[in-house]
Amino acid sequence: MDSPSDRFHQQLSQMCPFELYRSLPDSNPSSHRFSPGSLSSHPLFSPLMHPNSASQRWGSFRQRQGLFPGLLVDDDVSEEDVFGKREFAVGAMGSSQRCPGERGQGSCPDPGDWGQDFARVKRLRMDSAARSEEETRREGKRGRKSTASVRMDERKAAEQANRRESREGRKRQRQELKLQLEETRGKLLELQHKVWKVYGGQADDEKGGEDGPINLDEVAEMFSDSDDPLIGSGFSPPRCSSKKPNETNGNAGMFPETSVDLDLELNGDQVWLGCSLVRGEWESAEGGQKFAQALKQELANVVAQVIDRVVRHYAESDPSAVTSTAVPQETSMTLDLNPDRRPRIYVAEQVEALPLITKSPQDKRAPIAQSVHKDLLLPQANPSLAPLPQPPLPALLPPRSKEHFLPSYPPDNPVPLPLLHYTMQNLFTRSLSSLPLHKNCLSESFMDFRSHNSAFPPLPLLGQLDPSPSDRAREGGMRGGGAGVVDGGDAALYLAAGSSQEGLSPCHLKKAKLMFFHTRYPSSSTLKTYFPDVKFNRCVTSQLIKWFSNFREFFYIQMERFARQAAREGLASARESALHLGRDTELYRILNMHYNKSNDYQVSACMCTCVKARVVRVTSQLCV
DNA sequence: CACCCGCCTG
DNA sequence: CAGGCGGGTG
Repeated sequence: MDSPSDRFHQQLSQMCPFELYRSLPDSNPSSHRFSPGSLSSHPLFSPLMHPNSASQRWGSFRQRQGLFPGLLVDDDVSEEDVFGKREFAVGAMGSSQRCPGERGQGSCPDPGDWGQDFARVKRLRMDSAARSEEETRREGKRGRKSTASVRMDERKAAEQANRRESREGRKRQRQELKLQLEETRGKLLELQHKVWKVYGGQADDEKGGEDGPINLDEVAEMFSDSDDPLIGSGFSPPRCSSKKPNETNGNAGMFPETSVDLDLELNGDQVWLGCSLVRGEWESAEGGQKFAQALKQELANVVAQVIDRVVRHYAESDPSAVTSTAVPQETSMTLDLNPDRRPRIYVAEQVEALPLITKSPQDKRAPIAQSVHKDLLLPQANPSLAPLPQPPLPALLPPRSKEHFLPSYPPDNPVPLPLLHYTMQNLFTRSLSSLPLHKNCLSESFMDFRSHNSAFPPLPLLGQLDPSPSDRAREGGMRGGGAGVVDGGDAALYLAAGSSQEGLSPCHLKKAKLMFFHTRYPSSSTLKTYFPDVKFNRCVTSQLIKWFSNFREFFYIQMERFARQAAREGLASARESALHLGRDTELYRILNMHYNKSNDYQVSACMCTCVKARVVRVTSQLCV
């Protein structure tokens, strides 16, 4: 989905939060190809489909082939339209440098709002806690008072009145607390909604209008592959609000744990908010206290969980935001006590990705202070590598100004804080590190994507990771490439952190294929950024470029093939809604086979939508 | 001249 | 996927 995953260029984005959505106006492919600055401007979405400089080349490609003569400009414009405006409701046409941030007006909560929301919720939490404490103290006083009243008959009447009063007071307080809880719940839902809106909403909205042939079932199927919508497509709306209480015991949804609580209703004799009190029981004075306690606890828990989750999700999109705060780590340690709640994807990632980062299991929950030691394990601390720019110490929840991207991590496997420095590229790395072959192929230097400029594929586009055991087994047999290609499996063994390998491994080929879904025409600097573990020379660069040339060729050929077929079938004039591009289609199969052979990624719906949009256009052009 | 591209071929 | 080729560009 559209996630903020493409916000990588800090400075640009600080000036204009959605700068990254700006399409490249560059009309000079070669000038841009080697311009590092251009990397930051790549649109977030659909690397595969998006007309970064590729459009022109695609046009030239077609022109040379004589496939679609005279359609170059048109293609670019329309593609811009499709992927710039339709997909993101933005799109800088031509050289207009309009700040795409405009798009965020109204639909995208301002970072400031976020801070305010968090502050409000935090305040509510503190208020409720303080209130409950106060109430507890009062209750205690009352208790003492009532025992005294037993001894003093003359004060009985007054005491009874007092008790009535206090009962009413308790009632009032209960009401207040209830109201507060309701308010908080509303706030939480609002927060959830905002989270969803920010990280999944826009594309989802557009998807609704765009989907057409990618019917709901299909989309649902695609989504269903993801346990965590943020990890996966990111499109899924928060499910907790629509789930029934008895369905919320799983870990699905954006706020799995939260949803459990939030969906429990205040009705009937149901256990209320898990405090083991049923209605009526807490009507008594003792129950009231119990209720107040439970309410306090529950309220605090719910709020804490939601806040933590929001923070975590926030952190996932903005690692620098929490680099100096203990929030994610702390919450991970305090809240995620049940490992079973971890989504499946986390399990896969934990065994695959984390060992590369944290070598000792007990370190996973190490206090912050210990994270210093982990620096040694991080590329950042590698003396042979350029130091990672340290972001300024942010406030607890700074405005969404930093454009790094944090690899999401298992909730109960907090990453060491230095890892939070990882940028967007780390997301990609994380994805790759979950590939079956990463264990052998990803050195630490390999994971060191620290360039803040380069545009890495948005994870959501790549879709849901779902490496299967069979894939891993299969991966072992990946054949080696040409002359400069060394065996990927062994290569990493000789790759000390910070060292570069001379040749390109099958891992690099695979990575390049995935990379192709983001950049069809990578510049040499991009390549260097993407392959930090490769010692670049003329030969290696040429080979990589050749790879991409081959990728393009194959991709365009398939595109054209599919488009021609569709045209033959009379779909040319038909609206795009008539064009079906699901997982069962040939194009999908072929492309997936070629670029995602081991199904390292579940192709997200947006990918299909993007491909479809392009095919539709090509098809219609074919039939003109 | 170096570099990259698309295209063709194997 | 690589090699070779011709072409374009700076």
